[in-house]
Amino acid sequence: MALRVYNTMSARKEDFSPVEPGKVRLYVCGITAYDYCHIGHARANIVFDVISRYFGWLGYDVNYVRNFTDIDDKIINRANELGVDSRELAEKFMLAFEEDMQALNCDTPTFQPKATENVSQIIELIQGLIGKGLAYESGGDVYYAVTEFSEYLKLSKRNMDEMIAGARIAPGEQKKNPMDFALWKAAKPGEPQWESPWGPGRPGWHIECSAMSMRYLGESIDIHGGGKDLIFPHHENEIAQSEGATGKPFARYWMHNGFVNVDQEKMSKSLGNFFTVREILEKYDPEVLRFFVLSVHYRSPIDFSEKNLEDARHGLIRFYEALKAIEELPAPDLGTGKVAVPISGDDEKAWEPAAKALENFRGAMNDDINTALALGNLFEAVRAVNRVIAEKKVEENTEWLKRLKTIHGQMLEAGGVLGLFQSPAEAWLNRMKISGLEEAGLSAEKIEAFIEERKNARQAKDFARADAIRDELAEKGIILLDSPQGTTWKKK
RNA sequence: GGCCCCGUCGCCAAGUGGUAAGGCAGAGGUCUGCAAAACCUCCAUCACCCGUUCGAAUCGGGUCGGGGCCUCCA
Repeated sequence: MALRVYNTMSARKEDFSPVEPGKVRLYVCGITAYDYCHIGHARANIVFDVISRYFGWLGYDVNYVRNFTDIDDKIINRANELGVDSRELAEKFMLAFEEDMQALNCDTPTFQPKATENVSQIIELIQGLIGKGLAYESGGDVYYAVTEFSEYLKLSKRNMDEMIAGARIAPGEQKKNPMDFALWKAAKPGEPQWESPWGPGRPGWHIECSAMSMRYLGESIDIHGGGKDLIFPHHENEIAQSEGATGKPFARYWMHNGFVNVDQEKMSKSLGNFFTVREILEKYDPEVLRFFVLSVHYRSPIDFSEKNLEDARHGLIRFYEALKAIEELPAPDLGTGKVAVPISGDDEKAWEPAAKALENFRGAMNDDINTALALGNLFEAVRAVNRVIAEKKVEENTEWLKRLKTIHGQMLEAGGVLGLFQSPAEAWLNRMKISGLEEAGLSAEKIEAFIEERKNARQAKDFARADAIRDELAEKGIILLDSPQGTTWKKK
C-alpha cells in the first residue's frame, strides 16, 4: 500500500509522490521567538518530527527545514515591554525552544535558518515581485498586491470580496487594497533594521518562509507543514509570494496539524489555561506527553487534561512492561534444556499481531500518518507478547524466545519512528516509580522497609498486619506485587 | 455574515461503502493466605430523521448539539 497524505489544498488524501524520486523536501513553519513554547508548539513539532522520521524510515532522503522567526512585531513589542534588546530576547527563546525540542525527543531538522540571516534573499525576492508587478512600495513599506495574483485564497478557499469587507488597515499603512500584506516594513526608531532599496526596514512576517524555503529546498517543495491556524493568512501569502515569484507550484502537499484544547476549551492566554512545555515537563515525563500527542490523529483536535495524560502514562507503562518482560528472558541460543517446540495453529493466530507488527505499523502510517491506529496495532502486539509469556514455558523454547526477541526489536524500530520506547525499559519504569514519591511522604527505602516488615508478618501468618501495610501503601498510590521471587512495588 | 470541522462504549480514541481497532475504567475467571500485577472471557450498531445502495458509522438531504478560522497564533 502506498503512502497517502491529506492535502489541505485538495481537501483529500492523495498518494504521495515527491518532486524528485527518493527525496523529500519538507518545510515546517517554526516559532516566533518571543516566548516559551507551549503544548500547541509541542504538538506541531512532534507531529512533523514523526512525519520526517517516517519518510526516513521508508528510505527517503529527507531535507527537513524549520525556520526561526527572529525578527517580528511581537518580538520587538515584547522586548520593549521588558526593556531588553530584541535580538537577545529572540536568542533566549530560540535556545529555550531547542532545549524543549530535545526534551521531547524531536530530531534536529536538517536546517534551522533564521529570518535575520536571510535578509538579502528576502530583499531579492521582494525585488522580483515588484518587477513582476505583484508588489509595490508605499511610504517605505512594500506590499503584496493580492488582486494581482489570481489564485489568491486557493488554499484557504475564502472569498476575496468578503475578506476585503472584513479586513482592517492598521494606522500608518498605505495599502492599495485592505487585503494587501506587508513584505517589507519601514524601520521605526530603535528597531532592528537593514538597508534596502526602499530605505531602512525589516522583513514582513510571511516573506521569510518563501525566501528560506527557496534557498534551502528549491522553488518547488514536497510538503509544507504547520498548524491549522497558519492556513490563512500565512500559508496563503507564502503561496502568493513563491508562486508569484517563480511561476512554479510551491508545495505539492500542505499538511496541517489540529489544535490542542485544554479541558475541552480552546487554549488561550485570556482563559488562563495556557501551558508551556516546561510547565508540563515539571509534572510529566516527556515521553508520556509525546505518547499522548501521538495517540490522536494529527489532524484532529486533541484535548489536554490531567485524566488524558494519566491514561497516556498508563498506556506507555504497558509498553515498557512488555519490553522489560522480554528483556528479562534468556537469549534463545544459550543454556541447555531448550527445545524448538513447533507452534500450533491456534498459537500462530494469537501471535499474528506480533508477527505482522511492522507490516501493520506501516499500513497505519501509510494512511495519512495515522499514529493513533499505529499505536493501537502495537498494543495488540503487546497483548500477544504478554499472552505468550504468561501461557508458554518460553524459557525452554528457542522458537518462542527467538520470536519474542524479534518482536522486541521491531517494537523498538517502530518506536524509533514515533520517537518512543527508546529508553532502557527497566530504567524508565524505575524513573516512573520514584517520581512523585516525595509528595506522598515516601521514598524507595521506606517502601522497602514496609515490604520487609510485611514479609515478616506474612511468615508469621499475621495477615491482618500484612494487609494493613499493603492498604496503607495503596492509599499513597503504591501497589505491591507478590511473586515467587519476592515482593516488588509500583506506582498506581 | 462567510468558510470549515466534529458528534463512535463510563472516559480517551481508530475506523470514509461490506457488517464497529486499541487504551483507561468496569464485571467474571486463572493465580494468590487474601489481594495486586499478568493472562483469559465479557462489555457499543456509531446524536436524530429521511433518502441512495444488495449492503452505510462511512454517501446525499434535513434536524439538533459542539467547535474552529475569518486579527497575532502551532
